[in-house]
Amino acid sequence: MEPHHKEPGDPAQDDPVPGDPAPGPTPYERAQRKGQEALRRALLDAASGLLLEEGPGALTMRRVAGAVGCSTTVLYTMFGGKEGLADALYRDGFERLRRRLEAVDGDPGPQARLGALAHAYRDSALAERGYYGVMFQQAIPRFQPSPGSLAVAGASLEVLTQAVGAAMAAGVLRPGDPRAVAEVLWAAVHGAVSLELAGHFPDPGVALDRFQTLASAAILPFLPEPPTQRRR
Amino acid sequence: MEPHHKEPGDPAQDDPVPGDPAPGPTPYERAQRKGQEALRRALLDAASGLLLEEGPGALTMRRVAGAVGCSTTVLYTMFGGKEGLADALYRDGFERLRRRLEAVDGDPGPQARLGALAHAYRDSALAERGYYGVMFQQAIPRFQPSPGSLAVAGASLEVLTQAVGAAMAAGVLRPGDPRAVAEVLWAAVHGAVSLELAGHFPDPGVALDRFQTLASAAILPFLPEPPTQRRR
DNA sequence: CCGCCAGAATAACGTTGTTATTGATGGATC
DNA sequence: GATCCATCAATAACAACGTTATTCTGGCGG
Repeated sequence: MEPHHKEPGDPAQDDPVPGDPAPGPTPYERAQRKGQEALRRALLDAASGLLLEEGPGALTMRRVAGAVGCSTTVLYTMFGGKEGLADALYRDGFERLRRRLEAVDGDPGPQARLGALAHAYRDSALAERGYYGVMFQQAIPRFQPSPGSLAVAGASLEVLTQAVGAAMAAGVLRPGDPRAVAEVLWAAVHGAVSLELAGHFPDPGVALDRFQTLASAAILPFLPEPPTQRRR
Repeated sequence: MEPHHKEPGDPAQDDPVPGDPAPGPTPYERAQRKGQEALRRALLDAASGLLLEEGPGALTMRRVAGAVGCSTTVLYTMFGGKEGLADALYRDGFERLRRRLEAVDGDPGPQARLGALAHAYRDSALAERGYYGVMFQQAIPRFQPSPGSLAVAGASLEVLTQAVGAAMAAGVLRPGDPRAVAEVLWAAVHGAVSLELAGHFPDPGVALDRFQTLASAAILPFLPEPPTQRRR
């Protein structure tokens, strides 16, 4: 008796005819889904606008519904609740991050590209604080990303992983697991940005310095010819 | 006509007799304050229990008041609102962190002490997730720490700064600004812990590996005799 | 002993997420 | 083509939340 809201990768789990082979979605379903997808996009755009302009605190079911001119019932049939809406925004936020990272060109070589990706990460977080709050701080009280959304989030780091792989292929980094290196770099830039956004580096110059210092340090263990690596 | 709630370092800003010299708090006020301070401690303990056992979502004015057996009015006269309560918990959380960091002994030398402090930071975050949510994620929707509380938070890192200073004095680290080095180390361990708590490192072994790798890397730029430091 | 007042209990208000109820709309069936 | 039915949306309600206006109480000065 659970209110079955539409899930993206869940095609017709309750088909009306049990013995039907069900060869994909009916054209009717396809048309209907098109409309639903447009509606979904409109709802997500409205929520995104609220999130970017007024922050996560303004993300209210009534306000989102009012922004698109419908009732809150639509939000519940579409997303199943505020957690579902937050989950969609979570995915959307990592999608935005991925696009920003992909927009970084790798002209000046693999090493400079890693630095540029790091700065793109910081710029993204500073520019879209609302999304950052949904993605990393739990700005929506009861929300925690579903495992699938967590996987989507990790996939957004694929561009960083590939850049690390390219750097390894170019001999700029020592051969190894690109994913592991990318995760360490991610943690480094994320930590610096997180403390900056939390207000612990009020001076932007200081924040940038800490960011660059840490980002530069994070790749040191992966450079070739490790110079007198010490145990701690 | 703002509701003047009690602030810790604000002794009697509205003295009843304007022409009075007011040589400190009256004994009556002192006794009353003693009672108020005990009440404040009880309220904070109740809030802390809710926070640690059920998470920030259970931090409700009514629940906190119910846990100590009083009405919500007491919370408003004491803290001025939920933001004030969150601010007190914020300070309390950094106080707890400071105590945990001070509990690490520096027997095996300054360098091992830095590693032990890093692990203590991680252990603290993993053990008291509720406080971590209040301190770094904004788990309480409308709350943002006051400048004074931010300063208290930074002061909790003093133990790390002093450990860095000791390492510099011992020649383990290159001479420099201990505070800057401590902030970089803080950002490193915080980033790894933040991603772990967000669920991006589901395997605890992987999480520990990323943490150690990044923590070790973060001090590399500050070691003496920088080996072929490269620009990025 | 009376009057007074700081502070707490009670109950209310507005807002939030959520849902039960009702109403409309559009294809399926005879 | 008319009727039935299923699905979705609008309305309004409910519970819980933060907050506050109102009422009550308990201890002090006169």
